[in-house]
Amino acid sequence: MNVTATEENYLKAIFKINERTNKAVNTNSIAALMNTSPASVTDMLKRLSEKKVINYIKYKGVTLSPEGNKIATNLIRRHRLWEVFLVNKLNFSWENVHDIAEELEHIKSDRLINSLDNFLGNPRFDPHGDPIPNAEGKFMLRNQISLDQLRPGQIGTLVGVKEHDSPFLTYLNSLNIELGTQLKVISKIDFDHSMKVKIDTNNESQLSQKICKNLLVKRI
Amino acid sequence: MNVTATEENYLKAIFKINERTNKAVNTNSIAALMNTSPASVTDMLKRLSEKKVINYIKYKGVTLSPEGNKIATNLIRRHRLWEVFLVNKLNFSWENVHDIAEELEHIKSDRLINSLDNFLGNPRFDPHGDPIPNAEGKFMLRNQISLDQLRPGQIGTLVGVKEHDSPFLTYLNSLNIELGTQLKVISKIDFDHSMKVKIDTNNESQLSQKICKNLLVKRI
DNA sequence: TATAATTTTTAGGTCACCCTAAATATTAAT
DNA sequence: ATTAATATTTAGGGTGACCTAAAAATTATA
Repeated sequence: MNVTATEENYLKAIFKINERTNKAVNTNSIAALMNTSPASVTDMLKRLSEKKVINYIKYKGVTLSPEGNKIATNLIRRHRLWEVFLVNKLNFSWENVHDIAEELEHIKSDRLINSLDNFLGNPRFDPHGDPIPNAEGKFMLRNQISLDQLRPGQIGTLVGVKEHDSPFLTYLNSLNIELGTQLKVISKIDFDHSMKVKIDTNNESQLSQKICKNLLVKRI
Repeated sequence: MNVTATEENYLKAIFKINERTNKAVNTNSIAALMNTSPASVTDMLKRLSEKKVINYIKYKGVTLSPEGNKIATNLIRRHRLWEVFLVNKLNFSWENVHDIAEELEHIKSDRLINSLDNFLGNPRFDPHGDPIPNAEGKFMLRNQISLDQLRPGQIGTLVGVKEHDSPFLTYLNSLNIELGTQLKVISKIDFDHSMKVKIDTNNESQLSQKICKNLLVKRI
């Protein structure tokens, strides 16, 4: 099925919201995520429905059809591979790659993307730790928990971040926290649920609950 | 000035036609090059004129304004750098890069393109031998002549091709002719202006005048 | 120089993608 | 179970980028 770049973006939005909520995606949430009006979303849902890439019931929300799911995962694959390219080959920092990848992802050439994948050494995760689906759309799973679930004394290595917000990532840079960084919980403050955390073998920092909830770690 | 991808393509077309003819570009030639109708071209010329990226006088043809020229050369720079990337890094062959570069060229990030340029080692020419303008839009010139201007006994190295047509490039592949290949004119046939040419130190081939006119060589 | 041929523009329409305002359906609350 | 609040859709409109057909301007030719 031939979809435009805009349509692809809608499919991606539906995929991402569904990933979080695991239920039929409603109009307003798409509008909010895409910074557009609910009326425009309805408009688009009709078009996507006619192309059979979504299952749409008026007033009842929307899910991706198998075909729509394929388009969305492919788009995510392309996005994340380009992010790897930007960081690993062009020396971009992880907080600066999103917008450019958002444009690059729409170039539709299987040959291009498979060559790129190969050139990058078939990476499994992007610079934010998000899994890169393979050419068949399969995501690699990983047992990860957010840092705030660790108890004092426990140690995790950073394998991902939930939020991809540039200021958040820049803040992590300033704390010397990056993928692979070891985080040891020293203590928890009951009052605000913040944590004192040892970062690698160096300094200790006080991290707010919000920060901790956005740091995905693998327990070691 | 902010221009859309489509507008950029029109500016590029105007640039390329003007490069060949050195005079005001007429509506029909743009329509022909872009596979669109003359009416659509007129439509677009009005828009481009309002954005002050072209000098447009009704019925009299069009030229690029300094600003339009900058946009066009920048687009060409991006196109050619991506072609180098595709060939040198992703192992594409020179006949397969055009269409993908045509999409990649519209990603507008100076940071991206300058990093790419650097990553590629600041190449001066693309895989077809076309010069890559620098960030200021300056093209590197080179004294080159078409193969058909050589006389028997003279030798040239291939530095470019005029035509970028995929079948033409594939034909050159089959003759083992690529950039850098040494071509020695053995003899000329007056009747059809074809030439017998020694390719590197190997075989000799009979090349039609049309082929010879499309091979750009540097005399040695 | 008048007419024919060609080029270009105008007129009027379509489609994708967006908008706001108003109407309708669903869900929550009294 | 009504009513109030919220979510969603419809109605009507705008813009960019295209189209065809017809009109007008330019250029070529007799």
